[in-house]
Parts: sequence; structure tokens; C-alpha cells
Amino acid sequence: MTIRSRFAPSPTGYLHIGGARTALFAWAFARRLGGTFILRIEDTDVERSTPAAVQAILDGMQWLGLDYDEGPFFQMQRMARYQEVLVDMLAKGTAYHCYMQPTELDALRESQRARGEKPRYDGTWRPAPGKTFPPIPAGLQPVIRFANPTGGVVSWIDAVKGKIAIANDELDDLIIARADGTPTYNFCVCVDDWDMKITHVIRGDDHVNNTPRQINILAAMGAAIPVYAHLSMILGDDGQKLSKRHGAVSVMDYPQNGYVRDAVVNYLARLGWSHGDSEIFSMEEFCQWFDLDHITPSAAQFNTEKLNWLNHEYIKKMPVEQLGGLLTPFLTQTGIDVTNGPSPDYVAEALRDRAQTLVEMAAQAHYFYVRPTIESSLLSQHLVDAAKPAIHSLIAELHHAQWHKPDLSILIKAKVAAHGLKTPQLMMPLRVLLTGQTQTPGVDTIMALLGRDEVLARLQQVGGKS
RNA sequence: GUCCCCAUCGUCUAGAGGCCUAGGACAUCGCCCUUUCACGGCGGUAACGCGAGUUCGAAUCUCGCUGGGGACGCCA
Repeated sequence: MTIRSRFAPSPTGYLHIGGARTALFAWAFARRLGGTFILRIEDTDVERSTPAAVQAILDGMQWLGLDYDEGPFFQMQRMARYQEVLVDMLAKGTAYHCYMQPTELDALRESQRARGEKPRYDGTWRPAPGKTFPPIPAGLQPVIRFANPTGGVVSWIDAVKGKIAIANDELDDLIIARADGTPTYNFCVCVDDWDMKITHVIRGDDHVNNTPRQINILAAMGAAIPVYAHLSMILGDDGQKLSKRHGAVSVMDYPQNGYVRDAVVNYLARLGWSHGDSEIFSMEEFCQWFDLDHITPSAAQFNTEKLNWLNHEYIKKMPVEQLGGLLTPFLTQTGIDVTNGPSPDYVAEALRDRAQTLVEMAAQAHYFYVRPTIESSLLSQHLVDAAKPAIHSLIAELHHAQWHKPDLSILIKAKVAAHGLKTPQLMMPLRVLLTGQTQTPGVDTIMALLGRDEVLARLQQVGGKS
């Protein structure tokens, strides 16, 4: 049997981080077992589904590197098939027409709640031998309900949560087709999973309650029951349910905020799944290692600090050309013209140890491209009088120095010694003069990247004896 | 309210009865390195929610409690 898994989002918004992890796991599972990964868009909610949301899902998956073998399938394009199954179920008696009106249903639910009961349909229109029904209201289109089995329990071995059993009497006869004839979610899922020969349903935790219903429907249709694996949810940094106020909830917020693909994938993979002590691993390794057995059944809290650390790890190890390429758009975005300074590749190399995201790196890179305005307080704090002669002497020699980092380093250190200074006494004023900052890469590195003319121009601001 | 799920350091997790005086990672604290800040190296603080039971032995199994979460739509 070849494994077939799917990702089945509804296109009602961006692809959020939880959906992304679900997709990642379903994808990795298929990849691991040499199976087929299917993308299915569940767009039967015409009111809320939008083409933009479909595109957002596609974009998100592409950025994550999740390729699918079949699809995307759209449920709205499968209406004929749903109708066919509906007709068949009606004929077999596993589904029936119901004329109860929404207002009646509301009243029913309300009274049940008031009595402390679980709100559910009471089976008024469910056929039974010898049963007499209320008169059929004139001019009203009925909905179609599934005749859920009565008595007994539905149970399955969830691949992440273990055995789950629910009494059939807890389940009511759910609506599988609306009054306008369009089928509803729980029904479409079953037909689709059946037709698409899905062997493993890997989806969010919020669907465990749908599972017994779907199993019953599948059974009524004579379809095989797939393996279910329910992933628990991802909570925000504060332990609360993820929502807009948590900032980055859409996957596409991450590249925009300076996170690299592999770091986000790696982080998501480690959220709720583990492979011994492994923390940093490639997508290839993830595909080789992924299994349902090591998924955590409990909810996981998102931890931006750890994501930042992981992102930094990837930034530190990435080839410089690649890093420079990723950095460039962020530089441009902050208004920098990268032709006005050193290659972003070199800048990235200089800054990679001290920036966790590309956004941070771009911010730190500013002085490489724009001559800084130096705060006088910084200068007075770091530029001690004793250092000035050394700087003037250095400027003089810089005119004809070898412009290589090691040579520059030797030159500066020679000045430190010659003027009886402590190293920081010369380094700090140079740093401030060159960058306007106190926290930067090594002075020699900065000088090498800035180039002779720019360095000399910036150092002139030392003032005093010339 | 009813049903379902969950429960190891602050966080992500290892752990499938003895390997656990509970391991790793992030964060945090300290020391070292040092041209500032980082990076790096070394070390520390820190957890099995509670109560019964099963067992020679329980973080691991069972039950109860407590605490979280989810679901109860002509949404998905």
C-alpha cells in the first residue's frame, strides 16, 4: 500500500503558523515513506473563501518548500460527485431529508443548553419504521442529514493520541447538505478522502470531534477508514491561543521579518516533534527521520527566543554569497543604495555573528553605506586626549598603507604601542569615528570594508591638531 | 452545561517499569576568551501538578482530583 497524505486548508485567510506545521508534517510523512502528498482546497464556504487566500496558501507552501504531488483540488469543482454520493445515500437510507427550520433548531438548542444537555438535533425527521412525521412545510427546501448509527461507540487508534472512543449517542444527525443543495464540510471531507484514497489524515487537534462523525460517514459509504493523526495546537509566546495580536501568525510574516526558510522549517519541525536530542537538522534529515510516533500529544507554546537562536545558527553557517543575497533586499528596503558601499556579501560576513535576523543585520549595516553622524557625547566619552595624536599619526600612515585587514590591524596595534595606550583607548574612538556606534565588528574589518577614501574622510572628524 | 483531549525545568523536549541522584536545547546566571558588542569555551540555577493503587521497584501502568485546552453551526 502506498501512503497518501494530504493537506486540506480552507482558503479563508493567510496560511498561519499552525497550518504550516500541519502541512509540514503531512508532507514529511509522505516524503519519508515515499508516498504521495496531496493539496486540497476546502472552499465550500463560499462566503469566506477567497482567491487571495488560495494564493496565500500556495505562496506559503512554496516558501516553506512543500511540494505536492497531486492537486490542488478544489471542492467547489467536485459538486457533481458530491451530489452523486448524496443521492446514493438517500436511496440507501443512510441520509434523509429534514425540514426543521433554523429558528426551530435554535430554540431546540437553547432549551437543551438550559437543561444542561449537549445541544443536538433531536431526530424529528429521521425515518423509523412506523413513524409518523409532521406535515411537510410547503415551499421549503429540506436539508439532508446523515443518519448516524445509534448505540455503540466509534473508536480509532489515533497515531498521536492513542485510542479514542466516543459513544454514538453523543453524536447527532449532522447536516451534510444545506437547503440550497450544497454539501457541507464533514461530508465533503469523507467523499474526498475516499476518492483520493487518503491513507493517513494528519490534521489539527480541533478535528478530533469531527473524526467519529467522519468515520461513521465513511463506513456508511463503504469506504476504508484512514489512519488519523491529530496534531495539538500551537500556542502563542504567552501561552494563549494564537491570534493577530501575537504579531507574526502568517508564515509569510517570517521571511518578511528576516527569518530564513530552513530555520523556520527546522523550528516548526521541533515544535511538537523530536528526534532524540537533535535540534538543528536539514529538511532532508527531517524527511528521513519524521515519524508519527514521536509527535507530542500536548499543545506547544511558540517560543520566539528559540526561533531567533535557530535563525542565527542558520545565518552563521550559510554561505556568504547566499546570505548577502538574502540581505540585499532588506538593505534596499531601509533606503540603502548598496552600490554606495561594500558588497552585501562581505557586510553580511562581518555582521553574521551579531544579528539574529536579516532585519537586525540590515539595521546594523547602515554605517557601511551611509556616513554616520556622530553623537558628541559618544565622542567625548571615548575620544580621550591621549588618543588624538595616535589617530593623527594613523591617518598619516593610512594614506599609503596596504589596504588589507591584517596589515591594518598591525598598523593600529603599532600605534597603540607607540603612544603608550591601552588597546581600547585607540580602538573605541576609531570605532565611534568610523561607525557612530560602540558595538560593531572589529575596527580592522570595518576599515577594510569601508575602503581608504571613506575611512580617511570619516577619521578627519577627530578634530584638534591636523 | 455535556463530550473529547492534554499535563516532565520559565519554554521546546528526551523518557515506552529498574539505564533517572530525570538527559538535551532556548532563555537565564557566573567564569574564561577579547579591540566594543557579539561569536566561542566552561560551569551553575531550574521540572516529573496532587492523591491513591498495581509492583520488589513508577516520570513511565490504573483510578480519582486539580488545572489547562478543544468541540458542541445549513463554518471549516
